[in-house]
Amino acid sequence: MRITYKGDYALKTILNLALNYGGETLTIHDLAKRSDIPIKFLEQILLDLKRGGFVESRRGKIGGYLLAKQPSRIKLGEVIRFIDGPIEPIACTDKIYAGCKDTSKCIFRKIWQEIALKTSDVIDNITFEELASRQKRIQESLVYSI
Amino acid sequence: MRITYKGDYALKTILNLALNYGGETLTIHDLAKRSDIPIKFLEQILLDLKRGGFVESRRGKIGGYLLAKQPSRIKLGEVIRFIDGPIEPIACTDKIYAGCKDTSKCIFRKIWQEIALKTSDVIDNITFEELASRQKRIQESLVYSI
DNA sequence: TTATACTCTACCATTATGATAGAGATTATA
DNA sequence: TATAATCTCTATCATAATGGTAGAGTATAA
Repeated sequence: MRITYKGDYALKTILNLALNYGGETLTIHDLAKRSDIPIKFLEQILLDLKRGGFVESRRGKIGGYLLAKQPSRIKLGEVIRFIDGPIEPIACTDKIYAGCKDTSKCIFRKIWQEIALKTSDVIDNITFEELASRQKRIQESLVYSI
Repeated sequence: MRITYKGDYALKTILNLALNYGGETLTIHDLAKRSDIPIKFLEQILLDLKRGGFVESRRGKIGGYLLAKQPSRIKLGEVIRFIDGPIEPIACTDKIYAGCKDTSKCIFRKIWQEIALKTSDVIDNITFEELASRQKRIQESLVYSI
């Protein structure tokens, strides 16, 4: 698995929308500024996330973006897979990957599968509700420590 | 982490050399044929592996490659890191990665670290001795099952 | 001397990545 | 109804990584 900038931007944006859940919509401009993302790049990412069913949009003046589901219904892994593809370290099993003609003989394959499983354990067992909660706690602790 | 073709080729080659450990050298040509690797590409990979201290070479007629250490002294993770770089899913902590200016505030960072740790658990606790042994067992079981 | 290897550097094609550009569609509100 | 603020869509582009090819050079056993 490799998280690209696009994936990183998507995750940060969903997190911002989760932190704002229940409030007003956030504009692309606002979201871009909050996470320091090139605005035209974020436009495309948000359109992707919309097609993926993660966010909704409101057009026109007073428009903007909001989550399409509750933060508790969005798993980290879902977003990662949607934006950056499968989490396997190598696509042995993909038909695209010609390197392994006989996967049954490949001793490395079990290793990659084990890694994929452990990675899934992490990213498929945490939602954006939990992530938002963690984020709030960090921000509060920073405020108090000043 | 992403295993590239180059990494995949390197691992298969080291495995072949491990299976052959103690025997005669294997030529690039032979190694390429065994794992179906473009020969000129494998030449470069073997030179890399040599610089990395994983293999040794003998030049001239009757030349070829052999492991520079015992298979039990070569960890899977070492080769992966040497050829394909760090195993982290995203290089938050790298100075190259500008996306996270304040990593102390980033809740995703801990996730990536957890994944990296679990991945290390897998690849740094298995040597090519064990991998070669597994490979032998698979080949034997296939022979008997025919 | 020669055939068979490894060595080294350069080059190249394709794709993924990380954007940028600009025209268009929608909607609240003055 | 005009207009400003917003999202929408398609095209384009620069750079780097990846996967691979080419060819001349060096070493050595027989």
